[in-house]
Amino acid sequence: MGDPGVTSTDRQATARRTDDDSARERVLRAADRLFYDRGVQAVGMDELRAASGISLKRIYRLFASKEAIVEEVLRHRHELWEAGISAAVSAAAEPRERLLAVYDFLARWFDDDGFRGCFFINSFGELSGTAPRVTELVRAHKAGFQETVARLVAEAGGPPELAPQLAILAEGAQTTAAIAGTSEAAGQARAAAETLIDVALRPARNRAA
Amino acid sequence: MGDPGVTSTDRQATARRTDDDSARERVLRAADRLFYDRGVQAVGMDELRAASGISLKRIYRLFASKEAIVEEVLRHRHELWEAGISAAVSAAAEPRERLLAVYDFLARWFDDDGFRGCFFINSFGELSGTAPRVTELVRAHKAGFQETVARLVAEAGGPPELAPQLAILAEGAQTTAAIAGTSEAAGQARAAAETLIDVALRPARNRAA
DNA sequence: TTGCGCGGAGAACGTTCGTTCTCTATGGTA
DNA sequence: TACCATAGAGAACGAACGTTCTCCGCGCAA
Repeated sequence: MGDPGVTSTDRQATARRTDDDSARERVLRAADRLFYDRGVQAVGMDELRAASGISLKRIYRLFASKEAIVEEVLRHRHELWEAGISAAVSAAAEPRERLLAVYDFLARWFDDDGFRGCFFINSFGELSGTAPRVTELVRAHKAGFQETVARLVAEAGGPPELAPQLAILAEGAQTTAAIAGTSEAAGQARAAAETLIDVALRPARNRAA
Repeated sequence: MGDPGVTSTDRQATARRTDDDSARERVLRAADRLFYDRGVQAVGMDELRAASGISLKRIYRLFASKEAIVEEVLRHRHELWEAGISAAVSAAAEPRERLLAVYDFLARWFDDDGFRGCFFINSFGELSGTAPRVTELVRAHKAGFQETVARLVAEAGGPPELAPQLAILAEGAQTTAAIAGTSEAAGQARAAAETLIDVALRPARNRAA
């Protein structure tokens, strides 16, 4: 090529790097689906190899261990979640609607085919007793959501106590929808959130007992 | 003894039955603690044998399989839960306080040493992908709780929509407390429940936007 | 064309799992 | 005392796990 500094071995290294990137992505995509659908421990590495089309040798050159793959999947899901929430919130202009957009986002998610609850909650139940790093990632993910809600509440001029209440509604909707196998919990949580928001944003005289 | 109809083999059978009962109980108690603390799949049958003091041979005469033990533990936890909720609710007289007693019950539970979330939610996350009977038991347990709340709401004269909202708050508090490792979610859920109850029981003019 | 290094497929390894079986001892019954 | 059913301890089993290794073939440099 035109660049005299780029040697043949450089070009090889670059090609390998992009190959590795796409292989990583294929492994992570397959792991995400398998782990989410059936649980981490129920999926063997050989099944992950078959689903991803990447040989075991290569998988273990790309990742240190199965647990490292689990952690990477959690990180990826975290980014997807943050992006999804952010997009849903951005679509609304009024502060109150921006808060409620969280529950509309949940409703669309619950209606997905193959929805099986929150992967973080599921992983916590399965692995928190034996995998401290997983526990840490789950905790960080949920703490991040609490912060997001707290920021939205502050922007709406609501009191700080409102934020954890709205977050708890979202968490409860996720487990309720997953276990019941229906999506109605999203609307129920949304209705409760409306009430809580309206009461919190109303003058104090209406809040007293 | 005095009863001429009681033969020697009858007496043997009776003795065996009570021995079996206490052995079953020991296995179930050990299984409950181990499965809850570390997850079902992380605990081997040999560890259950060591913790219960019952030989593997006897365990497998008392239970058909490891999964049968898991199901029995879930059934036992379900009874404990119903009894606990029932006792907490009974301690209050006013309909509103009876509803809020649910969250006080949660608060005491969250403060227990070794609290690690709801065993049903955890088991769902770990096993629902592979064990349909477990999924069924978890679903039945949560449906029972929804019914309990619905009954309390009806007794308080609240509208039917209030019940799932309060149930979702309880579910969310459980996962939030488990993952965060703190018990404050119980109080936050209780505060939200107070607001929702008060609004629902107040004349309609205050509920409109 | 001849080496050479990296690739993939999948066999193999050592563990560990859930479950069953063997062996020995023991306690009650005739 | 002799017998028999049952108990417990734990070895053994086949399967499956996560991880590593062996083998073979392809593609590039000279």
